Amino acid sequence: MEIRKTFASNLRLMRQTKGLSQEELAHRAEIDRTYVSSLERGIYSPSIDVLEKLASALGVSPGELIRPHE
Amino acid sequence: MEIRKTFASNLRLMRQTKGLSQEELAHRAEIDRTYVSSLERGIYSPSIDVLEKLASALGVSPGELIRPHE
DNA sequence: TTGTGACTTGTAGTCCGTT
DNA sequence: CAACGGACTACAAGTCACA
Repeated sequence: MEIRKTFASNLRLMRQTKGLSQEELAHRAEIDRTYVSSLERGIYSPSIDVLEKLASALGVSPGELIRPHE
Repeated sequence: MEIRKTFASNLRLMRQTKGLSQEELAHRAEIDRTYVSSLERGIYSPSIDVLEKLASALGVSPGELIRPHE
């Protein structure tokens, strides 16, 4: 599985687990709402700067977001 | 410490530990040598696609490359 | 062997909206 | 609330010559 897809599904799963909407997460991470949507669909490969913003908004480490969680 | 700098120093350290030149690493990861040089100097925030290419060329997980190694 | 500048191209990332 | 479109700007990605 390519890292972009792994990241995409981790992002969606962790966001939902925290009970956040895409918009709330986007606001916390200070990135665009539509971009979060695109990331969860695997359309883009984010930079590690964005990866870190999302990770901290979710309260996890950046590594957690790109690691295969079986 | 920002993730970009953490990545930059990890990249250089791990490359040197493996005894590879920037050129050899670039070749293995199928990216440009001067781009590797830029990454080690923290000029760019790589996408997770590039992160993965470099990680696999170094034989480590992507997470290892962005984790603070005190 | 690595750093750097100048440059071009492609994709990341934003902002407006509608379904 | 989320998917998706177009139009745009910002920056990563890649190339080359040269110190």
